[in-house]
Amino acid sequence: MADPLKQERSDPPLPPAPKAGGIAARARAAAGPDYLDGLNLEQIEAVESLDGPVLVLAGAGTGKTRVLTTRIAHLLAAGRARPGDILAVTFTNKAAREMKERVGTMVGKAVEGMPWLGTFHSIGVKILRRHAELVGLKSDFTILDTDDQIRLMKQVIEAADIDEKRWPARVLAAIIDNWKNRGLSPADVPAGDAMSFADGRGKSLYAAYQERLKTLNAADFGDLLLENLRLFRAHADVLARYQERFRYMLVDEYQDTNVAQYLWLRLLAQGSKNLCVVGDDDQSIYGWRGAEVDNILRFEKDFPGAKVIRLERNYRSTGHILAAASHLIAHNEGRLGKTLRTEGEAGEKVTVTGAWDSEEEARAIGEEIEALARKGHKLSEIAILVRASFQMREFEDRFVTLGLPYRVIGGPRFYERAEIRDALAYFRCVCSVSDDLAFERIVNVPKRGLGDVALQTLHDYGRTNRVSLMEAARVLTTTEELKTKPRGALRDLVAAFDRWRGQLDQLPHTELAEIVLDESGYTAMWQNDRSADAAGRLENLKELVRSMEAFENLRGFLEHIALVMDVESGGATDAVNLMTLHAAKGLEFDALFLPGWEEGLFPHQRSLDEQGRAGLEEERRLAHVGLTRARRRARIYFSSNRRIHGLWSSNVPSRFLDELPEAHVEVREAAGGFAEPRSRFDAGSFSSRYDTPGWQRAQTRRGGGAEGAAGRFVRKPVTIEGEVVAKTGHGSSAFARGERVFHVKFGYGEVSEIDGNKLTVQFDKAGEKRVVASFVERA
DNA sequence: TGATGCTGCGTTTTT
DNA sequence: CGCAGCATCA
Repeated sequence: MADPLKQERSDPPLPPAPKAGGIAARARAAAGPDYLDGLNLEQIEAVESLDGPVLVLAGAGTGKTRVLTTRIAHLLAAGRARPGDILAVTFTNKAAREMKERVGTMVGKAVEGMPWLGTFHSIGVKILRRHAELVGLKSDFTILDTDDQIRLMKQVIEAADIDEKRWPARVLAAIIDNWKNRGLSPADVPAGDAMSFADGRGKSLYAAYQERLKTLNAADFGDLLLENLRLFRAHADVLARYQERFRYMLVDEYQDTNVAQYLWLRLLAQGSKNLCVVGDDDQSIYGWRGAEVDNILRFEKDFPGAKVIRLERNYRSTGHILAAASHLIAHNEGRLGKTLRTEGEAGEKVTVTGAWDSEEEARAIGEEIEALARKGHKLSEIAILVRASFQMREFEDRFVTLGLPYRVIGGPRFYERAEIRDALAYFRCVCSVSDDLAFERIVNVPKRGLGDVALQTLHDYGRTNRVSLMEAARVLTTTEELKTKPRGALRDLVAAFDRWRGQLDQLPHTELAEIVLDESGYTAMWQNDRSADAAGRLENLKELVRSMEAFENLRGFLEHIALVMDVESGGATDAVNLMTLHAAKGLEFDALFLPGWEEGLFPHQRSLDEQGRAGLEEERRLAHVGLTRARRRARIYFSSNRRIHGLWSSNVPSRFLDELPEAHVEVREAAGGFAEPRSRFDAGSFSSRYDTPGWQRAQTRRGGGAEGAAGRFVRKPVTIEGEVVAKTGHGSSAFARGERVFHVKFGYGEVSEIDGNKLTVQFDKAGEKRVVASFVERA
């Protein structure tokens, strides 16, 4: 390819430049283009500030995606740019997909997809494939997944004669990943860092690993960006062409960018300078995997003359929820600062409920969900967000018992399953004879009698003769080096691959895929497997082949898979959503349950130990992200007792609870009451912790028996900082239909329905409400 | 090569 | 406590 960029230059010519007076002015004069309808002033400003660097600080639920997509539509509609002139980067494929769709609906088929809208990685690959030879790769280089990466790392460590037991490959992989996130090539690794692995050999192992990647014609995820940096730095002409091409640049979730991504953007933005980044420093929750909040905090310094636009009007949550979230996050230092506001109703207060243990916590949440469901809430509009995935188990158990449909979001990924990776390895070998890692993976799967000895012989031959393993296998079937049995097996395998490769252009790729899986004996391997999950694996393989239909050929499919490790969720069923707080970012639900707000779990002890104040602040941002997922209801829980690693531990309510504003929070209590550390357990050195308001608050409500079986919701008066907010009830039987009652918040009313411990009351002023019996008293 | 038992570890995860 | 990964033995 003489000039890889040339072919794209066949875009239609730009329409004449708009006349002075500005697009915005003209647009408004003509009542404005309808894509601006319904945007608020700040949003419109963010859409129309096209020139120079722009930082859009978009708080949760302030219409961030809408601004981004409208801005793109505006660039196109106003004739500022052609689709190919715009670089729009996201982090996840999901975000890219959504943006593409939404731009599509706004601009219609005028945009035949935007070639440069995608994830950092997919755009990185696209650029890299065009100039691969300049960084020592061939344009058809393979992209390694984490699994390949670690296996390769193992080889490198063993080759360096280092004890892999003491210095595990996955640890080195993590370290190298980290360096790559920071934009560091082997030569750039600072001396201090290099000491961190195998007595200071980390740096040279990194270099060796990179060398192996080059001989394999492969790149790992980190390389996709790092090699771009190398390319741009070493070849000013190439960089200049992209700077010229990307006349407008947009970045989503800027607070999640790592150093390498920041450097990449900075190089590209030196051209047009029209870089618009959108993000929220209060939602930065990925510091532990290389994200630098600093990137967003420093934006104005990095890009002089940057315009900063704050989106502070929240369209998602009710007043109480928003106030709670804002008050909480205000405890962080080192933030750019935003004040979220809403013009919607105050809604229900955020509730905080204490439970005796995690089982009771799950039971209470299960009951509340059932109650919501009875009231006609859609289950898919309800979510439970946990800090750590082990918390999910309790809920799953409970929901199974209740027969309540649920789905886990996040979980183990489809493409990470062993059977899928095996199948993909077969396909990779068909497409590329030189994909050694793939070949290695499946050479003896299913078992073909090829053991360590045969594999070692292959490796040795391949290395000394500088040929791929497949080629080595081909040669070694004609020599005496291997025993007859493995030799025959290899001959069959190589012949099979030759045959399949010959069919690559003859047969539809889905058909070929089935043939490969059948003839290789892979399908049969699982059919003969009597273990419980074999059937599921076969089903997954079918699903894999089915998902290939959407692609033109095997190669296109593999490229997609390498970059897109997630699979479209079919989630059409109505089910409660269960996920981690991290997985919830970007989502929203009507009703939200937030269990496990205890010191040690949330904020997580490890975060505190390892990152100190920065760790605490990230945990707090996580709490903020959690709360702001809720549209109408947010219910927080904590358990006094929880079993962690098989041991029971009693816990103190999270400090985050103390950081919630009283006026927007209602404190409740589930069955069973509270741990009593001083008598039941030895509080010991923890006693200083009990000085917190949260603890004192808890103390006032302490009491009630353990295990909470029979006497549910029997309680002492509930107080917040001395103020009585609920009176002791006499249990569910205390009220009768038609009885007049009084509630501190809703005033006087009449009981119309009794459902166990919950009453439906027609309040004189507040209308119909469902309340817990113990929160009302006889009028 | 497969099965069994032992040790160690246990937050969050995209590409 | 429960699981994954590894080592050892048959």
